[in-house]
Amino acid sequence: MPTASEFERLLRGASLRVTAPRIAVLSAVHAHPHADTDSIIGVVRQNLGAVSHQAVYDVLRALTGAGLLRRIEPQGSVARYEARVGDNHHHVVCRSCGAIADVDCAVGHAPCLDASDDHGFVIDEAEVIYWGSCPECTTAAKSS
Amino acid sequence: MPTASEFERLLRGASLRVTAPRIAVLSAVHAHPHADTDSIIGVVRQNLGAVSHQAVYDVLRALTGAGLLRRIEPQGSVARYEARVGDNHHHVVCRSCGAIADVDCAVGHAPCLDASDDHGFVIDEAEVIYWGSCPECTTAAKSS
DNA sequence: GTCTTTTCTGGAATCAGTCAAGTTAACGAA
DNA sequence: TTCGTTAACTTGACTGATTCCAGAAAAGAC
Repeated sequence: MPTASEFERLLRGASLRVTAPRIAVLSAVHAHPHADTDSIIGVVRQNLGAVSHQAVYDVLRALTGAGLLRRIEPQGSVARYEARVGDNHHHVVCRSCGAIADVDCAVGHAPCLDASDDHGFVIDEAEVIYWGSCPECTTAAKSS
Repeated sequence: MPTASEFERLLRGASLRVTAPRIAVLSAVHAHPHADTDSIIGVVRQNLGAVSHQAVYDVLRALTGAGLLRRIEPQGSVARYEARVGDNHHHVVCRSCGAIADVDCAVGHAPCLDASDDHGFVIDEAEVIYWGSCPECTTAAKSS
């Protein structure tokens, strides 16, 4: 878990102004990977007191745009954010409880990036989502 | 493009009652792959006259649940539906205009299904979304 | 043809996310 | 240190996709 001054460096590195809400959001996402916007707002308010939800939405968008955060939104779920960026990893999503876990790229680098027929599209990223059942839900389903 | 009686067989095969809105929705999705709900409502109304949006939402959910349609929702886009099911193909999405095209599975069958570390998840499907730029947008970007 | 079950209608509600206008604060320059 | 510019934050209303609800209608079974 990086410190506040490390978050500050991250922000400056992205030519973003350093503000308390931004530090708090960065810190919240680092502490709670795959959290949705609402949870992030909750955590940020615990640390800073009153912060408008609008500010959090703005900050999330700014940080995502700057590449400091990554936004993921599996089907049927609201937007979630994580701080692991730049390493092209993927996600497993539990169909029954929605839990998300990280999965390192199976192929090692840019997986499956060669579409068999790309219809003339210039492809720059392949995003993989694995669907299945998390350990808890698998156990629960068996015992029922 | 299947005929109305073929759609009827499909519905009966899935033990679903045969109704005009269902045929119309099936037909609309076959005719307009990757269409969003609103467009589908539009097409259905062109064919049938007044149909409530609720009916279309219900039908789409019923057909998706029965496996006759597949629902896809890339980030930043509303839900879209397509009629190609059961062949595990993937999609390319244009970052600038949102266009979607089908891509056959590069690996031939269940691609990348072997996550390197699955965290105990039981994985049953791998969904791949390729991000890039469609031919039109690529050309437009170059000429500007 | 009658009965039961499923589907359709219309309207209202929900909820994540966005817009707009005004205020505040960060930060580079004087 | 102070000032001015400009990005960031606050407040509050709003949008738009989707869902919920209750009553009316239709489909399929007997």
